[in-house]
Amino acid sequence: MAVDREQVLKEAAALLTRRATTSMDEIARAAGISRATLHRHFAGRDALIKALEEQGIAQFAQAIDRARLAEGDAGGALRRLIGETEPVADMLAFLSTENQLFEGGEINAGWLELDARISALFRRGQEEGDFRIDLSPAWLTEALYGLIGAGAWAVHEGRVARNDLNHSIAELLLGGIRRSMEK
Amino acid sequence: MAVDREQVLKEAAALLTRRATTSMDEIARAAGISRATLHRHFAGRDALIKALEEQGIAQFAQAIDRARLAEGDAGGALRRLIGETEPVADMLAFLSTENQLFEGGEINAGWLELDARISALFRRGQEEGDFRIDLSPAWLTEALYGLIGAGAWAVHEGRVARNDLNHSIAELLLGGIRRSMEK
DNA sequence: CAGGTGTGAGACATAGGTGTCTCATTCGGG
DNA sequence: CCCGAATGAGACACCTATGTCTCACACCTG
Repeated sequence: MAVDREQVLKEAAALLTRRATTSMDEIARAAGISRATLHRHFAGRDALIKALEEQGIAQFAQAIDRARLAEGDAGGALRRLIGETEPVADMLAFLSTENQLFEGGEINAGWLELDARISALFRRGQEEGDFRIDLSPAWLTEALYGLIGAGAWAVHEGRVARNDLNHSIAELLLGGIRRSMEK
Repeated sequence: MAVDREQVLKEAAALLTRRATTSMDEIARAAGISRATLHRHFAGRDALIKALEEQGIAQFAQAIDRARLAEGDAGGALRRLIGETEPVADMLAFLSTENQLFEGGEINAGWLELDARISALFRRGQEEGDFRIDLSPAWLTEALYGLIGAGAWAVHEGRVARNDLNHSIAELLLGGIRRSMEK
């Protein structure tokens, strides 16, 4: 009876990721509740988006925690990060898209912190001599988001098998396309 | 006096890439014309989007032509492609996003053809031994779009210098993050 | 069984965008 | 210079989504 808030947000993320203009009515029906009930739990569309952001950021933060970015070599940490991120890839794609269209508004502070944590991983890899230094940590962070988003989309479209996703992202990011001698 | 159709579409692409719900009025003002004039040149919002798609696909096709994907080694061809694509990166980002939200509808045939041409380049690189074979051409194609989109966004946000963009994308894609011995 | 709670269905006014129209103005060519 | 074509400004009706409200119903509890 009691509405499953988590489930509603999950459905909302799935719909809003694919089409930013999805109406409250469509979200409600997808979640199996009435529009009135949706409004009882979320004051309005803005409140729903905000709750979605906060949940997404929290989930991403937990994924980063689990990846233990400070431990071991940076390459291994990056692999762990990609692996832990996979379950929340859809949410992450929604988040990074959402941040883009927040042109004028202030970007969520929590998001900036996560950004910094990812960026620090790349910087560590450079300082330890594992990562090349001609690509800035900021760019690598954006590239990671881009690849995660592209991967989520590719899986959704059936272009990439879900089982291959982590390998596809991690290998491309770490080793690049070019066939390497040292493999 | 005569409205510069190219310029209008360019402005529209820039706005719509950032916010899919940008109103006709905002697009008109950004292009420096009145809403009435905008409607005189494009029957409606749908027609504008369609014209945008067609122009974007045409521009992207020309970029692919100029890159001469069949000539030389695949790596060099990929670098040329990224270089030629740079001026239309915003448009390309809009296109790939647009294709994503065309859930039910049929995807533009021209787009599929361009997809196939990019994919063929990656396949050629694999067959010639230049590219690794554990990443599918389809995934590499999606990854390329994702990185181009991420790059356009990063430049827009000031995270990456415009002059570094081509290098950042090409090097990451070809060589990956990991510091390589063979460099 | 009675009362409280949460929900679905629907009505309602409102806001905002859309598409069409009219009219005055401006620009450029003949 | 004058006329026509193109444009800008604004009015207008229409549509869709939103947010709020009311009412009836189901369920659970005491």
